[in-house]
Amino acid sequence: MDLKSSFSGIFESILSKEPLFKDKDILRHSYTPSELPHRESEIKQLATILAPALKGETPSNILIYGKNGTGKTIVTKFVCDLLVETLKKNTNFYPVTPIYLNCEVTDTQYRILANLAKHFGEKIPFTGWPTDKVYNAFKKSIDEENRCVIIILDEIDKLVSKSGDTVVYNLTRINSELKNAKVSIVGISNDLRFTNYLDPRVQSSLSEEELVFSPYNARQLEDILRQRAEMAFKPGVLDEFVIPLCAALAAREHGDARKALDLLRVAGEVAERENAEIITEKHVRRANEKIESDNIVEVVRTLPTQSKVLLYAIILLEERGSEMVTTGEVYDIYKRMCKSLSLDILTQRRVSDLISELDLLGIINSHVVSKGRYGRTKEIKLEVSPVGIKLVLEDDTRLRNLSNFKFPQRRLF
DNA sequence: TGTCCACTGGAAGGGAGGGCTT
DNA sequence: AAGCCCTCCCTTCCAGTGGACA
Repeated sequence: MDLKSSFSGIFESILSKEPLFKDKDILRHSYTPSELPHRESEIKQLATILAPALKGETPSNILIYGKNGTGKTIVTKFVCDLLVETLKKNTNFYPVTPIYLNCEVTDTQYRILANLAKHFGEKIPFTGWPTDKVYNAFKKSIDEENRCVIIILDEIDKLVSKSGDTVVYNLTRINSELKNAKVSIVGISNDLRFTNYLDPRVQSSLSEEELVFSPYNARQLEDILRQRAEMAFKPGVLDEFVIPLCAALAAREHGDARKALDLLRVAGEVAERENAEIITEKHVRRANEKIESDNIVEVVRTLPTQSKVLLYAIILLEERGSEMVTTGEVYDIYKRMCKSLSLDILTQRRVSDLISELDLLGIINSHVVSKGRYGRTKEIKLEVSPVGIKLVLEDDTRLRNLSNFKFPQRRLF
């Protein structure tokens, strides 16, 4: 029998399997449901603050705080959608234009202004213009009409930590330069302390109103999951313990609703792949492991080459039995590795920053310790299992030769 | 008590690479 | 083509530091 005929009908048989999902997209982050359980009071508060926009008044600027997956973004988008719908139904109201920007992606003054201006039809190159020119183009384009522009700066803390508060400062003061339009700002942050880094003037004008989103508890997460699961899955495919388990696991991670939804979705996918007819606790546990390892693998795979070499050096040092690895040791091995790969060698200062980045990504854990007479350094520890990560690193063609890297004979420490 | 180590981490600035304007 | 601008990645410089040791 030839190969092809042994696989004949493979697609038919895959597709003929009864799927467990009715609509998987309902479990994705991007989906905005028609109801947001346990966020009624936040919706009301935000709507109350933004409502004056419809009457042609400038709403107060708002800062929204809350950990990941507490519904900040979804509530803000939900309220803005409502605002726009209200506007469509009732033409007596003053026009309102909400603009959503994620500052993790749009993270410089230039890009923020260029993005805003593009919303009003301005053609702005992604680089090349002086920033004040972009600012003026934006100002001119919004001021052509009587309207209220609500600028939503999601992850505003990332913008401020990277590019300072100049854009925010300019945006909070733009109203005094506008004749027709009005601007108000909604800043969303998951770092409560980020206003400490702001100029006091920006701080006070940005946080005219503050909203804090507390984490969901396990019971609330269950409600959210039940609501979505009803729409996402076929009836009767969920074991009764699945939702409480997803909720409990996510509640442990500061009540992250996104995590809870991911768990449920991936558990469904795992079960489907196994041809199971019912999704059980076992699938949730497997989903939990899969999500964690997929995330790490993806992060490591997309690391710049230099960081990959650095990480490889840390792994080898740990494999050699060092409980704690220090910057100096890592830098020494890193230099040797770069030499053997004919890569440029970065300075220790730069490497120190790369180590901090790896820490931020959760791949390693580093903290500064003083060893007294023997100086101050970072102690570095891997946060992930070295075996899998090593394979991911060796998968990079530029690093492949490191698999037979020889440690220097001399003990380093 | 002072010294001194092995760094840390802030600041400033270089330069390459993207682009625009004149 | 020359002169700018913005961003990213990096180097150089250097003050600062916690705690072991003399």
